[in-house]
Amino acid sequence: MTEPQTDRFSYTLHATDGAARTGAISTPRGEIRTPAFMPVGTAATVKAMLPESVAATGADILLGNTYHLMLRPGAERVARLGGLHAFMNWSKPILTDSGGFQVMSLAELRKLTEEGVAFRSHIDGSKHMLTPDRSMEIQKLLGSDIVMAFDECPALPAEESVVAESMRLSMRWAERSKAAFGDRPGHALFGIQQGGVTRELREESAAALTEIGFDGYAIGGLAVGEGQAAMFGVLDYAPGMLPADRPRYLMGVGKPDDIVGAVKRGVDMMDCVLPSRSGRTGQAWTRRGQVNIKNARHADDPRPLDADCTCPACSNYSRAYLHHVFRSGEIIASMLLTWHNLHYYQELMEGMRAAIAAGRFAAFETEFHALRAAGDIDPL
RNA sequence: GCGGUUGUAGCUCAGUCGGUUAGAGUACCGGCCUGUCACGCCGGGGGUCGCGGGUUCGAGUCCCGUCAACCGCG
Repeated sequence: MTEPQTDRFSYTLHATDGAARTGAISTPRGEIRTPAFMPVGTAATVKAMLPESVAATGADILLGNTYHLMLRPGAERVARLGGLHAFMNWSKPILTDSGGFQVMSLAELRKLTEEGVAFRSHIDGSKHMLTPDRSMEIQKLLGSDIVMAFDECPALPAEESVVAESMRLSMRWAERSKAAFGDRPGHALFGIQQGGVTRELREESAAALTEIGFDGYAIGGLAVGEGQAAMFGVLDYAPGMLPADRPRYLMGVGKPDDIVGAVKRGVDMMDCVLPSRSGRTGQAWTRRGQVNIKNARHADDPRPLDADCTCPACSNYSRAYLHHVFRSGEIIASMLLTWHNLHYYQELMEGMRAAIAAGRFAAFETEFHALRAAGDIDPL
């Protein structure tokens, strides 16, 4: 399939099935099939993977991080070196997080004001200031295709008044982000809805963002401690509050069943460190459930991780080998399991896209859960 | 043969002046990971303190004997 070349950013909805949607985002750097899963490449690399391998798993787009890259190697340096795409050898689209989340979750001694956030680097303690304007500037220097508005993300559970105040600050920052972003054909700016698990606050946030007007809309502030039931509770209404003709991006989610549940409720894009991080810590995600490859029961198992999987780890190596290299701390262990996990995640997305296009998402979901519930990840 | 050093968890070791239920790292068994400080984090099982005797209210710790390993001297 040839990717439609365009010098503009646009979203086309191809089909819906219930609330679930499938479509495509066109960008000058290529098409993003939705629902899309974006592997996380925080520090200009998807850890343990070559960019061409990430592409081989079926990823159309990566996520990069303003916070990490501004601290090291520095946005201006990346710009001098030709931008993030050239720097990290990834020619497809890149979405960059704005830094707001990391400032709150990683930085020390942060001071939040109307202007922005002053904080100390987790790397060397140096002082920095991140504002909507600076975040937009950094993401422009990086050459990001999809720029995220600068926001604040409170951890849940939190007092509703705290969540409300935080959300309203994020909405003011969203307006400033939009002004600072300006007019950049071919590049997109996404606003981020906040409001915790309170419907009225989500409504207020969605209205504020829609008023400002963005190329896409993210649902932020979820998967931060509220649990799946509460998250799905919000997703039952939040996507519907956002413009239907723009992509909807659920930030930071999630486990396979979180993703299926989110797509079912109308989400088009997601990112999560889970497949890559789990890959480095011994947990494989498969259609039959999760496997901790470090467990002793795999030591003599000649079978592949998942006989139905076509990734390199499953095609060429046994569970016994994966177990061995993990136990031995060999780098290939992280490489193979990360590859498998990313492959599985992309296959899951492809399966959902096809199911939605065919109007059989419900059947897809039933089969997805049945296979996992069977619990026969270790059939003898 | 003589002298010395060391024997504590599978492994490498800590253990104060003799004083609660002998600890650590690692290994082993398992769990966790959600807009990545992360080849990480958390938990668990595991010891007749070489062996025998003695002193003491009480010994991993002090004394005697013995066995083993290592070093040195013959």
